[in-house]
Amino acid sequence: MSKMSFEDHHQACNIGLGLGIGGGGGGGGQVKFETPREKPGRQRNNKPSLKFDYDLFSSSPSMSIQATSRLEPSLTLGLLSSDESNYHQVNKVDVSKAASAAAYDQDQSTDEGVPQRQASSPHTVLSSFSNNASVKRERDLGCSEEMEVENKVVSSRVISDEDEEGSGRKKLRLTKEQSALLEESFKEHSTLNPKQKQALAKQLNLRPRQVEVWFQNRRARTKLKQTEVDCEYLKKCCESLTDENRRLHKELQELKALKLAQPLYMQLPAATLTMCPSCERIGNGGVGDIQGSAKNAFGMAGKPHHHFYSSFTTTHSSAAC
DNA sequence: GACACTTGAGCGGTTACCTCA
DNA sequence: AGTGAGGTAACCGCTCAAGTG
Repeated sequence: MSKMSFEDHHQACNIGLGLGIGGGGGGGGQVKFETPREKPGRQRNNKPSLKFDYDLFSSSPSMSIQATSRLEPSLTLGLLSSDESNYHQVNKVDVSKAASAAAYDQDQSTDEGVPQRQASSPHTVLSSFSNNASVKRERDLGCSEEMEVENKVVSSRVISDEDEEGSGRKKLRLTKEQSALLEESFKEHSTLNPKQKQALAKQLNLRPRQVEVWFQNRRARTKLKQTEVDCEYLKKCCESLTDENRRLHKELQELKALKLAQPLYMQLPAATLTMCPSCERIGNGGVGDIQGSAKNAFGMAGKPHHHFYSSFTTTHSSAAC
């Protein structure tokens, strides 16, 4: 993730902060769909851009931040390759896994549009496991057959994962090569369509579910980091504006005090006044100009030092301008 | 060995779409 | 043809726990 400098942020601070919110329905983010509709009815609708309007500072100076999605992952959905449908068989009679497999089986049937259930499998017993969690759980656990085939040739990573069935689950650690490839892929697109997922999984000798989980985690952690960066930046913005606000308040107080002191000022001998060399108002216009200058000074919140104020407080009029 | 951090994975919730009665 | 319910898929956030330095 690229870090913006404070200056860069400042440029963007007027204020188009992207919080990098992306994603689908669940988390409240937004997903942009860009792929051809390979499978009608599976893609999700474009939703309107999610915008956050922050009114960070209720007191002046106020600041409204409209954050539009900087991170707009695209979700592309397509037909599953036939490979994935091979995950439906469950060879081991492990209740949770079988249940999961059953769910996964349903999953695949749906995806392929062709029923592929194995009536004799333990799934039938557990067919009531139809809730999302079960379905999901099983996409990762119930795909032993293909993996077993693959494992004959492949990475020990997957093998070790499968080996854990029965005993406690051992955590998979991706190899550097696998991580690198996933990273590379993530840079290209932060979401995968089923085909991409399948291809990547095959290339990495991982299960599609593992690739999917990796991408999910990656998106979440990217978003988290971006949020941290944005928070840090907003904090700096806030501090900066608070300082500015404090400074302006102080200046205002001083100007008010001066305004109260104006009668006294008016009694001062002209010799004590100084003239602004750039506009020469006092010199040319006399008292009237002085008043005009004073009025100008008090009227301009942004440039309070001009003419009157500065010349009153210092004998070096040139420094005032 | 204790500890903090990283990271793969599980779970529950949300949303959109599809099918069917 | 329109509609609501149920199912499914994909995503997210939160969380846990194994692995690592």
